[in-house]
Amino acid sequence: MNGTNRRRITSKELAKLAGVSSATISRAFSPNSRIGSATRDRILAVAREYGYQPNAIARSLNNQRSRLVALVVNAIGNPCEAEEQQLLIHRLQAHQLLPILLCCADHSDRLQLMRLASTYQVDHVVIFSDMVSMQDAVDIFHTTKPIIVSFEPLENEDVSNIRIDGAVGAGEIIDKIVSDGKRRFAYLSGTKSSWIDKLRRKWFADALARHGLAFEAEAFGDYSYDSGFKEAVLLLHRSKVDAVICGNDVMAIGARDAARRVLGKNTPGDIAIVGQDGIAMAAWDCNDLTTLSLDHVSFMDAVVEVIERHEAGDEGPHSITLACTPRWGSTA
Amino acid sequence: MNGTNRRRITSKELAKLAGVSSATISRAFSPNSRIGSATRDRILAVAREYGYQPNAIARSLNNQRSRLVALVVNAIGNPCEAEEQQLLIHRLQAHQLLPILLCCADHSDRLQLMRLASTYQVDHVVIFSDMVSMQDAVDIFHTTKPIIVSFEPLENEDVSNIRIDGAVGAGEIIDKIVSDGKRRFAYLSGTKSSWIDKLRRKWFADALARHGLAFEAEAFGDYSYDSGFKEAVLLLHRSKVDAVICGNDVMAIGARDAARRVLGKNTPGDIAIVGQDGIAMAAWDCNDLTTLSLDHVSFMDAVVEVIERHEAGDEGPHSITLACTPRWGSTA
DNA sequence: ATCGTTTGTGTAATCGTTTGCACAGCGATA
DNA sequence: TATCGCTGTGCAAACGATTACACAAACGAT
Repeated sequence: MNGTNRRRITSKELAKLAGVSSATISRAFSPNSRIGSATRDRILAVAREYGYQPNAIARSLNNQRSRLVALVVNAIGNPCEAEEQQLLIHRLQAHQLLPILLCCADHSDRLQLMRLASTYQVDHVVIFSDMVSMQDAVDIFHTTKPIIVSFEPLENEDVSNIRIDGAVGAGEIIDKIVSDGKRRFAYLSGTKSSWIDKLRRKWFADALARHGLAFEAEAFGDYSYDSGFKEAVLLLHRSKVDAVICGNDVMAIGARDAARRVLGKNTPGDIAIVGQDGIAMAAWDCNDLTTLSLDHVSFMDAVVEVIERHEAGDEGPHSITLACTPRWGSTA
Repeated sequence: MNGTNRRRITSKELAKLAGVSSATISRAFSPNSRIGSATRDRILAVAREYGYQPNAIARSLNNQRSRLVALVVNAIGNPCEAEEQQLLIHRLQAHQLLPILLCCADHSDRLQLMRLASTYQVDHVVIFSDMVSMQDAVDIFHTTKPIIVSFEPLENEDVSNIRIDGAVGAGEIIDKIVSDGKRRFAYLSGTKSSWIDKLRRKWFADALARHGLAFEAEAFGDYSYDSGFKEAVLLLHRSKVDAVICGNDVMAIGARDAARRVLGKNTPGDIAIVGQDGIAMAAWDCNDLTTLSLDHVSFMDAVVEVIERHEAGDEGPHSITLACTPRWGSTA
């Protein structure tokens, strides 16, 4: 009530005020506990009056459950991750779970940070970052089975994971581009070190192989627009490719801009450009990107489904596979 | 060490293993405590062997400091907020503070969520959302002085805030557009209910007034690309404006696309379009937006500066004002 | 040899909840 | 009336750390 009150009132103090014991206070706030409904109502009224709320830290210590979830991501800056995170956070909130966001560019910082979060006894861990090795994750959160978002079957069988498979969708996209007459393909990677990126590349490489083709040129960026732009300029200057598959949508937009602005080439006529992720921006009129898209809603539904099962005590491990589908735009 | 170990070891157990008391274990992990360096080294070695880390929940309960920070935002989906959040989270991590992200579309959910976070005894609260009334914030986090990001001097003098002022920058932009010969202005609002949006509009309205002009048309969106596109179509059909000031950059891009695609009008010749925020995307070649831009780095530096002072025990209130500056693109 | 100071360690209280156990009251059943 | 079961409440022990206090040992100075 009184906003200038500095200290928070405790259950013991409230107990005195309500003329009951602190145990009864606790029961008034626990849904299925043996307590007279008159007592409960009275306690809740007094609690409201004095602004009492049970201390979640103390409760967590007692319960051995913090209702905190650690989310390990590379960067919120990437619109794909931002869209997914927002969906996930909303869903977590519906379960009264609070997200702690760990986002980090540097690798050793990331491990440090994961260790820090693990001291908060998080109930769940979701790892979106392909920069974290599964062994590190399991070691650091050794009391919490992590949920890994991966792109291939995991070697460690004891970890729940969401697997994303774009092989079929990539095939459809390659088929279309080849049937449009393109033959000379390049792959513009998101990063050099990420195994996710290697796998994404493989989906397309395999599809090309079925047409007797292979990537003629390669380049490495960092998933950013600027790197997409810059690497595309270099790439298109040094080799005469007529189709570029990019590691994500943002880089694809950069590459498209580079082709148009620096090389004077238009899509899809002069050159085909393909993204990956299916971010909202890809569908904007100014972009209208052809991209290998993942449905973020079902993706996050899957993550939450695994969390729900873990909450219910069934630690699995659970594994869910999702397929990517093409979004057809005017760039390929 | 052993990744399959289910339960976490406690300081008391480690004490037994190391042949000391649990108090000594605690001291081994506290930087400035009286402990023999030989003992500390031995304890740290044993701790590493058994994978012991002090339990942050228990420590928080004892310390009365959780090292958690609640960030209240509207939506991560907005690239502006995403860029800012990422900067802020990185800086928090350097201070060993962990962010809890509260993001919510619905208003009552938001209050509910803020109440939930407050039970975790967060050490700091940063409110980015213009949908939260300051009184609600102060009431809910009554033991933690919140930091409010605002666009005008606060009526409640007891709250630290970061104030953002774009009056001068908006004036420069209007001057330029008027000197280019435009006279008929529209304002495309981000939301109907937000006081931030009203203030942003006022910066431009005041600047127009100095030229003896006023907004001829208004429309309301929801800060999204789609709403920018749709409202711009309606707006441009019903009135003959030659300049549109938008509530944020994303809507401006939508409006630009609408003008170009549906109305066949080009920027800046046929129509001037201006955004607000200064997100990275505004500078992309395909957008090259003229926008009233806020330097996100100094913005987040300011937030962290206030947090640092609060950490140091000086609860202020502190107030920092930042100015917006134009980014000149090819849309106005 | 004595005193004072410093250093290192243990004991026990504390932080604010939750929950198993005990028990009192009370209505129903035999 | 004695017994049983059920309900509502209090007592006290966790949960896992931190820290004020006490004290013993070590050391230097007199």
